[in-house]
Amino acid sequence: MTRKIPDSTVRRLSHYLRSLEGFQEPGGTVSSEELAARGQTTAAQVRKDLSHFGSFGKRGLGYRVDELRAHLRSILGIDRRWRVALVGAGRIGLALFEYPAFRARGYDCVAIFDPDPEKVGTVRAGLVVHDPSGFEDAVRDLGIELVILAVPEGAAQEMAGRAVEAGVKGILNFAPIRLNVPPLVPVEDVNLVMELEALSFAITQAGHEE
Amino acid sequence: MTRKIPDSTVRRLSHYLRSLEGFQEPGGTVSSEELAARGQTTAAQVRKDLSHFGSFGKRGLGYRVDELRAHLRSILGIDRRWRVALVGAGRIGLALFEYPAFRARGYDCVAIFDPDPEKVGTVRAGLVVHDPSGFEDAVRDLGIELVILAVPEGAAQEMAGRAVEAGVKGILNFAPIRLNVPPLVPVEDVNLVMELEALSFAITQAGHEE
DNA sequence: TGTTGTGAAGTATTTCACAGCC
DNA sequence: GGCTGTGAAATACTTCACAACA
Repeated sequence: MTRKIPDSTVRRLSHYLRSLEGFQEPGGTVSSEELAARGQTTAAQVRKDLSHFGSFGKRGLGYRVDELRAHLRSILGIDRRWRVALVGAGRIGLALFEYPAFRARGYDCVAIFDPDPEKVGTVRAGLVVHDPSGFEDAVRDLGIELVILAVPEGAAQEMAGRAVEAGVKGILNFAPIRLNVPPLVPVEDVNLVMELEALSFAITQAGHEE
Repeated sequence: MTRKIPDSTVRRLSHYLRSLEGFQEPGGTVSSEELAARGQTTAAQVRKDLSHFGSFGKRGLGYRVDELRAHLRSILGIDRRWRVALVGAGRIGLALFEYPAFRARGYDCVAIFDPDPEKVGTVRAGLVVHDPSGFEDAVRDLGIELVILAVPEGAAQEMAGRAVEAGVKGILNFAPIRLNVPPLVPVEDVNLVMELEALSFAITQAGHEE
């Protein structure tokens, strides 16, 4: 049904969904104009983004909030729950596991792995930390589909390979390297230092313009 | 000197710099081809990205590693140190403040603010947590230029406004809203749930292709 | 010879503008 | 009358291909 959807569109879809949370009247409607006002786009962009997936609006009226929300959730694949494991029980990963929106958006924390003997056996974010030796069994037994990879740079590629091999379907990677995985397994990279550098760049360049 | 540089280019520059860390021979050289192999691009893209800022290579030879590194650091604005405050002493912000690469890349943690009376006065990441009432004075007295905004959604806009008003030059925003700030103050958004949704989307859509 | 720097060509994404429908 | 859905136009970004040159 769908052709190739740009990454930028996906980010915006996620944003539209979040924007809809402002509207609580059950049968209310939004226009592309209103949706664009929140978010950082134009009405035309909103309509184009949505049009890749169907015709959800009514001409002259706009989009029904509840309907659009359901469509967006279905498009983004969060009209279901996802079973997620955290690999690397450091601060960032645990922060995500304890973040209320994480659960609220459809992601269930089902296991935590860390090789540190100080951490193995302790309880974090409500789960016992396990040694990674049991990782493959857990993926199978718990039906883990997503992995949050928050391990040191040196361990990331190995754990990513093991995850893919075990049948994990997607990886959220916090390590500052490009993981080498088969193209069928999507990887999203989060690189906080890179974001800071983009900031330094923007500030620095602002002085260089003529 | 420079025209408008796409965001994608900036991210890649940051990546090239990181890739150079693999090369330790002082006077060694890299070709655009080698740089492209790490990272996820083509040699032509590498050359084009760099060409926006000058001619750093030697035809027939490639780029001198140490020179290129210095140029990239200068372009990204990290050939200096930045004074950074954390607003919101939650797990994510503290994780970043304690992450070794944060300091190593030129960012100095100089203050932490949080309104929670349980946290005020305690020491986190080596700094005493202060109440946000003293924020403006601290920006002036400590020369704070960057703010890492890791507060709940409801408080983000207010603190962003105060930061801009106080003279902060850039904001790394973890709250899942678009901050309303003057266009001269760059904001980088980090939205972890959005990244997860991009992952769910990619996995879900993989089944829909014909 | 080997590899850069760069216009020109090719794609991808965004914006425009308006017909079509509520 | 108002607002969507969508081709066509405009703009942005990437890739090509080759002259320049160490």
